[in-house]
Amino acid sequence: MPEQIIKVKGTRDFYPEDWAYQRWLSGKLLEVGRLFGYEEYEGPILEPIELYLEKTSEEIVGQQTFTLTDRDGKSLVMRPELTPTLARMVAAKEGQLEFPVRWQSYGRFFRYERPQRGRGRAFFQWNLDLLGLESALADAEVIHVACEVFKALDLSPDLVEIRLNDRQGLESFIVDEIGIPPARIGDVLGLIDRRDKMGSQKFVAALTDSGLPSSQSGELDDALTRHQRIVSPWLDQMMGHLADRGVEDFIKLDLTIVRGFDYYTSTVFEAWAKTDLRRALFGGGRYDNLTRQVGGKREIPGIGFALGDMAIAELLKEVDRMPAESGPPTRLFVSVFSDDLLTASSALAVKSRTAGIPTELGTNPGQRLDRQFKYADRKGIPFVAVIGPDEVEKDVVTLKNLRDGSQQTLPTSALVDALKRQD
RNA sequence: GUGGGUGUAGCUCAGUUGGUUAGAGCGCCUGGUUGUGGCCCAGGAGGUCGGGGGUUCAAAUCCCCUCACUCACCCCA
Repeated sequence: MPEQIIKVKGTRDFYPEDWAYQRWLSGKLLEVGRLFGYEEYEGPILEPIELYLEKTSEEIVGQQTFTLTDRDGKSLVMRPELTPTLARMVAAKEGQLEFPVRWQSYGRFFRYERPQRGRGRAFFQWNLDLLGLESALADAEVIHVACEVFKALDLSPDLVEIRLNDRQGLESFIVDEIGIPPARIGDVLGLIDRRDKMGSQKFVAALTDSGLPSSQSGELDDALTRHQRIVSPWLDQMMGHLADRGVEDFIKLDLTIVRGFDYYTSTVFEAWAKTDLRRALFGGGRYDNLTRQVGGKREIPGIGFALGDMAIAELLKEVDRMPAESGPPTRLFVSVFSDDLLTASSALAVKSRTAGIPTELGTNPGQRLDRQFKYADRKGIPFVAVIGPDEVEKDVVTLKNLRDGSQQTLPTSALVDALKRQD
C-alpha cells in the first residue's frame, strides 16, 4: 500500500461541518460591511515578491512567507496580507475611483509560521478599508464597523474590547513629556508594544539596555502605568463620534497599543478578548501613505483593519457562540422499495426537486426499508417518502416525519404542498 | 528558530515492576424485525501499539533516532 499522504503543515481540511462554520462566519462579517456600504473585492493570491519588499523588511518576507519561483525564474509570494494588494489596486485606478472608497474582502492568506492555538499557516482573513478621507470621522466609522461585528457575533463588551490609541499622540508624549530623543522613537515604540508580555521590570531593563538613561526608562514605565491615555484631540474627536454611535462601551483607550513597524501613522487599534485567550482578535489603523509605495501618483489616506478566522474561532468556542451544526441541506429522502418501483420513486424525486425541495433518491433499490430509514435518520434528513406496491396501486405516497415520528399517506400530487407546509 | 507534551481499533482513551492471545466505551457490520429510523437484546469484524534501530529469554512498556500532531516562547506585516 502506498504511504499515506499527509496534509501540508499548518493547513486545514474543511469537512462539510467545518466549512459550514466558515460560511457562517464570512457571511456575518461581509453582511456587517455591506450594511455600511462596503463593496466586496478580491485580489490575486500570488503576488510578486517586490510588492512586500517595498513595505516590510526582507527578513520577514524571506522567513515568514511561502515563496516560490515560477518557470521564468520570478519570485512569487503567497499573499500574507491584503493591504499591499489593495494599495496596488487602488493606485492603478486612482484616477477613476470615486472617493471615499469603501471596500471589503474575505479570502485566504498564508504565513510560514509555527502553527499553534489560534494560528496556522493558511487562514482566512476579512479586510475592510475606507480610503480617501482624512477626518477622524473615517476612523470612527471603521471602528464602529468593528463593534458591529462583535454585536453580530453576540460578543458583548464584557467579553471583548477594542484598545485604541493615537500613535502620533504617543510619539509626542514620549518626546515632549519624557524627553526621549526623536531618533530613539522606533526602538521605544517597539518595546512599548511588547511591554504587556515582558512585564514592567524587563521593560525598564530593556529600555536601559538600549541606551536610555535609567531615570527616563523608569519615568516612561511609570507614565505608562499611571496614564490610561494620552492627551490627543484626535482621540477625543473619535471618542465623540463613537459615543454618538452608541458603541463606546467596546472601546478602551490604551496608550500601549502601538502595532509593530511604521506602517500606521496615527490611529491604531487592536481587539482583545477579555478571557484567557491571550491573542489579538484583529487589528488595524490609519495609514496615510498607502499608495505611494507601490507606484501611485499621490498619497491616498486610509484606515482599515483585518480579522483572521482562527483567533476569533477560538474565542467563539470558548464562550459557546459557535453556531449549531446544520447537517446536509437535504429535506426529503425518497426510498426505493424495489427495482420494479424505482421508476415511481425516481419520478417523485424529480417532482420534489422541481418544486425546490432538496431531495435525495435512494441509490440501493430493494435495500431493506429499515436500512433506508436508518440512513436518512443518521444523515439528518427530516422526511422519508415510501412508495411501495400499496402506494403505487392507489397513486399515493407515504410520508414520514423522522423528527416526531408522525406518518401520513397522501396523494402523490399533494406531497410537495405537505412538505412545504411543514417547513 | 527554542523548549515541553502526546502518538495504542473509525473516534475518545485504559494498558500495573517489561511477561502468555493488547482491552473498554462509543461507532461500524450481521441477526432478532422481507413495509419503517432512534431504544433494547444477541453475535461479529476491525490494531505490523506512528516509523526505524537497539537492549532483553521476552518490548505498547526501557534506550537512541526519525516523522507527525499539539502547547508555549520568538514573531505576528
